[in-house]
Amino acid sequence: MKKGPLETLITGVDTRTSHSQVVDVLGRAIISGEFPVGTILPGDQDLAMRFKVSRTVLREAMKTLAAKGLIVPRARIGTRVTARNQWNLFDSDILTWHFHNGIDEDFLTHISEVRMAFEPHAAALAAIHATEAEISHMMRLAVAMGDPAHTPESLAVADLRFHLAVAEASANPFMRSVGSLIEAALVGIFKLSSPAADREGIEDVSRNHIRIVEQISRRDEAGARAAMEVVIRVGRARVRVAMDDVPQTVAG
Amino acid sequence: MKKGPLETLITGVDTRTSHSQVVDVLGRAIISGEFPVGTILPGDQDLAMRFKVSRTVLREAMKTLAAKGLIVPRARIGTRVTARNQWNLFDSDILTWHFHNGIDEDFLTHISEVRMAFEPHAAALAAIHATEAEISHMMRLAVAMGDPAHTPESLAVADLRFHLAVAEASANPFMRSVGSLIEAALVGIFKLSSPAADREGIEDVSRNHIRIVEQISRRDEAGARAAMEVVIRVGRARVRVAMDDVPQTVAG
DNA sequence: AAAATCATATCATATGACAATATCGGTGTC
DNA sequence: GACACCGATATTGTCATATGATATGATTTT
Repeated sequence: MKKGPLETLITGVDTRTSHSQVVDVLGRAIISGEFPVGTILPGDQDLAMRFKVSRTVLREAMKTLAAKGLIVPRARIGTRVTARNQWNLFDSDILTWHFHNGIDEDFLTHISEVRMAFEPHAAALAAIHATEAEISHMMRLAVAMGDPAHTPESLAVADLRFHLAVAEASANPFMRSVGSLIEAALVGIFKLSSPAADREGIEDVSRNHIRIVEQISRRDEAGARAAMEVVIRVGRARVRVAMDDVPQTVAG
Repeated sequence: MKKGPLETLITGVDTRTSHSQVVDVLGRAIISGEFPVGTILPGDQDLAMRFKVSRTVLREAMKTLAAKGLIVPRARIGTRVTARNQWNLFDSDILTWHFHNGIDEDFLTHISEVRMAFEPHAAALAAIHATEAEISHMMRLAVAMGDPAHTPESLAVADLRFHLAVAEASANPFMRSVGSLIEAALVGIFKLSSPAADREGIEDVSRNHIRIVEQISRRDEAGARAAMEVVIRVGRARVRVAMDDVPQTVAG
């Protein structure tokens, strides 16, 4: 099973193959602006030497980045860093790399906006399409979030599982594809402040999530949408407060 | 400038490099289920021979597909086709490949649902953040859609430009990333039936789009959201009608 | 001055070899 | 007979080198 940004950030970066290492370093360098948008990055030979890998490996890494829309190669010209609006921001790796520079409030705000657009809709669709099995599964996950023994990490994971389950229950494959975005948001929230800090916070979170399942179970589209909106709004508010406390960006 | 699915589908597939050809054929084969999910696809050597390319090129193509989440390689095991819910459906290529098998009503319905979740929100954000320059730009694009000389192709392109401009004006980079999705939707609609067929249709479309800009210009979030919802609903209805006329899938 | 040509730098492709890794099957022991 | 160990083996991962394709910019020609 592939590790998402959440597990990856917590357990440490995956450094199995030299290919993935190069991809990682180059990707982060581009995202961070070390290689600014529009510029040509060093040639194959040069980069291969810098990373101490063969040109083969370097080129495969470039193809990986190109596939995500970060760079575009042209013969004789070189390989250019593409404009930001061409990057596939829903790519799990790209999201992860964004957080390696530090946590940017604007970025988290943008993610919250997207979640606000997406997840209430997904909840409404789930109210239409969810099977009974899916509903009881979601309910179990929502209840599990209330376990007072949760650490910030385990709560974040439980949170993620729930939201992915809702996306799955919406029966729309695109909703599930937003999963990596949800992960990124939870990573950000998790690193800033966790409701697992106090028992009350945990109970609140769990209750709010249970409410979503109840609405879905009643097949109440509008109710499910509203309940989901509450959850996202709370998460966003938590980010805001935390950012005010720590106006500096937090190192990744 | 990179060609999106719309131009690509209209002008013909891009077959510059042998790399992109291999990526294209393999990608389509995977999406279409020719290589079913969960199965191991043939080894490097084998595939390289089939495509009559070197192993270098084949492997770079594999890295491209892996970067999009379609496959995952494991030493000694082989390269496995990943589960559908791990594919990055917002990737422009993956969307394009979906339409090469034929137009699937469910798929278009899912895209419409996502647009319905996304674009009204983007319009509302644009009502907050759009600059005067962006507003007049959007207005020009909306008006340009009313040109009675439009062919189905040119109308689809104008349509796309408008929706991308709105996404851009939302000042949220994620909204812009949904551009490839919008393209895919327009390709689908365009291939089924075009409002450019009659002058009335063109005027209708243009008027509806102008209304969006008017609401944005008035900084009316709710109004902009509602106006955008109308446009998407109309597009979806057109798909439904066309699908009823032609219940068979249409060859890509 | 404009157009055609050529040199050159960079990416694209090919080939052959070796290394790393994980399965599978055989071997031996209990 | 069951289980643990271990090596043969197949597949991806990495490397080094050579050649082709392509687009730029300087050079030459008209």
